[in-house]
Amino acid sequence: MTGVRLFNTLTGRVEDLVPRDPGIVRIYTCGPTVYALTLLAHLLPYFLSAALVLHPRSRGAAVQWISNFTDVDDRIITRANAEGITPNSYAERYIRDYLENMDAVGVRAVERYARVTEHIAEIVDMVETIIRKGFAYEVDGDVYFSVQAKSDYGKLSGRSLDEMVAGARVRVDERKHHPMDFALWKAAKPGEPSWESPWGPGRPGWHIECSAMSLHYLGDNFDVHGGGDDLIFPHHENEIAQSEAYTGAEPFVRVWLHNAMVQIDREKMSKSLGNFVTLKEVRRRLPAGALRLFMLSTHYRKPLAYSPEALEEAQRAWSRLVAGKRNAVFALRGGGIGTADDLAAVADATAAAFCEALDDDLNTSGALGALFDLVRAINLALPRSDGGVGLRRAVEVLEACGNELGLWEGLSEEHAGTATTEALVQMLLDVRQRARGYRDWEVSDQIRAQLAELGIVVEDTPSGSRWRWADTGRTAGGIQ
RNA sequence: GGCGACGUAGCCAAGUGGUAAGGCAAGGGUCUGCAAAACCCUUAUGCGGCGGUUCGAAUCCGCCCGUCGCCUCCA
Repeated sequence: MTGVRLFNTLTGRVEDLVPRDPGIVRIYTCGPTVYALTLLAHLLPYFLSAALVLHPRSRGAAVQWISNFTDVDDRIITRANAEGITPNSYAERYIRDYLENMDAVGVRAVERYARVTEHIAEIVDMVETIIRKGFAYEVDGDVYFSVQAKSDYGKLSGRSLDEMVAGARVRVDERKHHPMDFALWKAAKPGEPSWESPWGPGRPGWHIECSAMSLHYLGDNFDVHGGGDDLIFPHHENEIAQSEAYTGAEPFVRVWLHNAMVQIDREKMSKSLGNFVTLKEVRRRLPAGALRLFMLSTHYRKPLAYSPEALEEAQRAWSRLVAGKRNAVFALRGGGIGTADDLAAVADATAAAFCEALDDDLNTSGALGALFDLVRAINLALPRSDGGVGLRRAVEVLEACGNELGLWEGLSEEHAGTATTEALVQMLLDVRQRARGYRDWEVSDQIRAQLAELGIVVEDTPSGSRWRWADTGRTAGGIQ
């Protein structure tokens, strides 16, 4: 038991997450086919999975998180050829873009991004076994999975073969036994990268790589497999069919976790529709923590509407959270006088509410609500706080909960100013303080304004002035 | 056409039987040299519509309307 309940696409119900191996949760998140820049929308399953990894960890459970790059694919080959470079170096470019983006937004818990081209042996072995067990057949160097051989084919997406054939809009390949049969292995065409196999040179079909790699790293019947809900069919449906045919151990995955699509102008944001915003572009517009808040403010099973305005709103909301935390930290440092407060109780209640919300099918918006409640309590308590137990506990809870959702990513506190810089700033603030003592507002305001131009925020409080670097995108730091 | 989601204030959004969290925006007030931050008050007798079940429904059931996704590459 992990305490976490998740909506399982396979059963259509919210269920307790009971790991195969007590004490460790094993998660696989479907990664991208690396043929283009990372989109804002690709972030959602990763933010979601990150919460699913960090939340149980906060309670001491071990979690193993694997993801992947699909680095052989028609589009990669076509585009690489068009540019006159190898598919490998083409894919490498977008893998780098992806990793750089993930690091910048603070997704760091992935243990390994498995690459298809590095797991061909596992894939070939898997295809051989599936054929041997009578679930697949070879035609002219191609290998197809026989959907009719797996009687429960369609159980994830909830459709029957008859329905799918009726609704199909693709022309049928005459060599296939059934129109819905899909390729496990594709014979190489001229000019394509290929690997040796019992069926001649070729490369893996689209779905087999995720099965082979997730089984390789996580074993049969692992716990959670996640991704966008546009992958339910055919990708995940096919993964189940071929994996269970291969292992004979059902279920392939215990819980299927699917997030709804990120939309832009009421349509799914996707590469193929061309209505996308790249992650790189968005990162310039707001700090990573604010981006997290934006993407986690809606429950994952509801579509998330992207717009520049929505991004700005999220950033304003985030600023409130951040300001609350800073206020508390500042008060803690200053240690003003006052009476003991009851903040500790509020903080404990917040921690409990936050935890319960995440346990309940990753209700991130509910969890965020709890944090806002704590911020209000902090602000109310500040004037009378003694900087003692309550405040300390409040900061602790805010730090811990925020970390689970990545809300503190890209905070300017991470900005590495040199000791000299900090001393210079302090010197200016001391001068400014004297000016304020003489009520020389002109000099005082000039110092503050010029520091602001350098990305340094100065705030005057009843207990003195404080300064910090402005929050911006992570790489931009405080100065640009 | 088939399968699956969803529809809560100006906007975003939680809440799945007991009488509407939270955020943003707006207006009013307080604090403040100014700025920032903050606090208080105001903003849904109502949760797409119509019926039904119930002492009681945003929450359960039926029908209808609307939006989106999948059925083709897609996180």
